[in-house]
Amino acid sequence: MTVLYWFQNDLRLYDNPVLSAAATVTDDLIPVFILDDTITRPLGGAQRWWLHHSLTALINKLKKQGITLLLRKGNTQQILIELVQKYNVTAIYCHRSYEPAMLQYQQALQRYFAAQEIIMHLFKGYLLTEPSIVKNKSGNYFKVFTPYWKFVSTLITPTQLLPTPNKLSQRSKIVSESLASWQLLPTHPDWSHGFAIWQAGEDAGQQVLQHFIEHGLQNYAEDRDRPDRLGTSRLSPYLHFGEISVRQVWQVIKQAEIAVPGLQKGAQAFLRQLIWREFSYYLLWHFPLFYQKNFRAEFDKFPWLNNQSHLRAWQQGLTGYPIVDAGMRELWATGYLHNRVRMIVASFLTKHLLIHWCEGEKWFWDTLVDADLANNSAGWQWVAGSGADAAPYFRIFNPTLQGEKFDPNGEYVRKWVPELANLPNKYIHDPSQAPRDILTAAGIELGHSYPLPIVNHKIARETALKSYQACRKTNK
DNA sequence: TGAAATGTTGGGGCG
DNA sequence: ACGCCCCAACATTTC
Repeated sequence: MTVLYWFQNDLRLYDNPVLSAAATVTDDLIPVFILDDTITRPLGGAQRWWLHHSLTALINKLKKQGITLLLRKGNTQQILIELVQKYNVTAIYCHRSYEPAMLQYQQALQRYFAAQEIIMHLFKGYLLTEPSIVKNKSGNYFKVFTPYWKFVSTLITPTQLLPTPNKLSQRSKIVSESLASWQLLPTHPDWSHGFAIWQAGEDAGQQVLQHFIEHGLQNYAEDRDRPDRLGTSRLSPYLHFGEISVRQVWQVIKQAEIAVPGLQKGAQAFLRQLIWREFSYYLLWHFPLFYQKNFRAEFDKFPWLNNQSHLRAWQQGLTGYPIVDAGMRELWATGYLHNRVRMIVASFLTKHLLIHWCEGEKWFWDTLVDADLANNSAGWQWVAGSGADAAPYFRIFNPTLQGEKFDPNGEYVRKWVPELANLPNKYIHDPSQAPRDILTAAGIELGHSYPLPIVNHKIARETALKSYQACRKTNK
């Protein structure tokens, strides 16, 4: 019998329970990946780049076992029906999605095929916990992170990680589209040369995890806030595309925590971040329009501004606030942005420029290699103040102070805003306060070689606080 | 996973 | 010696 394995955001062979299950029931496995931009949001540009390289890695890995990955572009349902008929498929295996629209689509397919006596297996595995079963004591779903984290971390029990199946077998003759024909890589212009810091695919993901445990975990609790250091795990794109199993990440970090004294603090801080990912999906599950609708309805009244030139200055890293500009340029160049700086630039867009968080969310969606519907929405709503357990609206980052605190020597700014490189530390996070002779000595002419601040911090802060009054609940 | 405004305290300069 | 004031340095409150 022939079995279809439908690859989605699970582009790996190791610890892939669904693939392992499929492999045990068939000697004719057809792995398929379908590029379909109609079910959920179309992929952003950075994600398309990543996907190209991830699929390349997967294709090569499967090829070593004599397996061809079948690539198709178009309407998923039509393609699956066509493949089922063409190859006389008896069962379909795939991971269950936790994006509401995609899950509905999968379940509709499952019913369709069931009517034709073809079983479509939808396995869990993308998350550590099932969003539908996690409830607080009063039977409602959690809306505050800390109690969620406390509860959920007790639910996760270790399981045996599954080895890479090494006896995959394929008898059918596969006709696939070529990956190149999908044109996932940018050509004119090719903006991707800064993406060379990344290596997609599950082997690279394993190396990144290993490297993080050996070098990053110990000081993670402090260094994860330091954009001038390589303190974060950088696992997010691998987790998003399922190139690494979240179950593996959780267990390996847990093991390291127990085995090595001194890792507990770092390990706990990191596991907490993994649970933020769970929490994001959990919220999306219970609030399916999370990515476009304020979680807290009172924010529907917020008087957002629609200033296109401000939006463009933010996107291009030309706001006149060095830490913001450094972040936006890092994002554009590498498809990545340090988490602390994500918060700073997001706070700046929503609170200094008063631009709707959806604009920022869309920009991140297009530019991040780890763009993820649940995490991206949750992060933006958290910063904007409209989300669940969000930062209070009055928490407005002072970009200068944030820079001084988390990039104390200005190394991060100098890397990404080279025109400021010769400024002394004292002014690196606030060039507009530097005396004229110091600016001249550093080769800077504000307004020309580097912009003046597009808004004044003090005034912007006061305006934001006033604007937020509009969406405070009326009956206090 | 703030920052600014406001309040309090205590050491030291000074008349 | 004493009180007064100044003002860091912290602490608390407020947005």
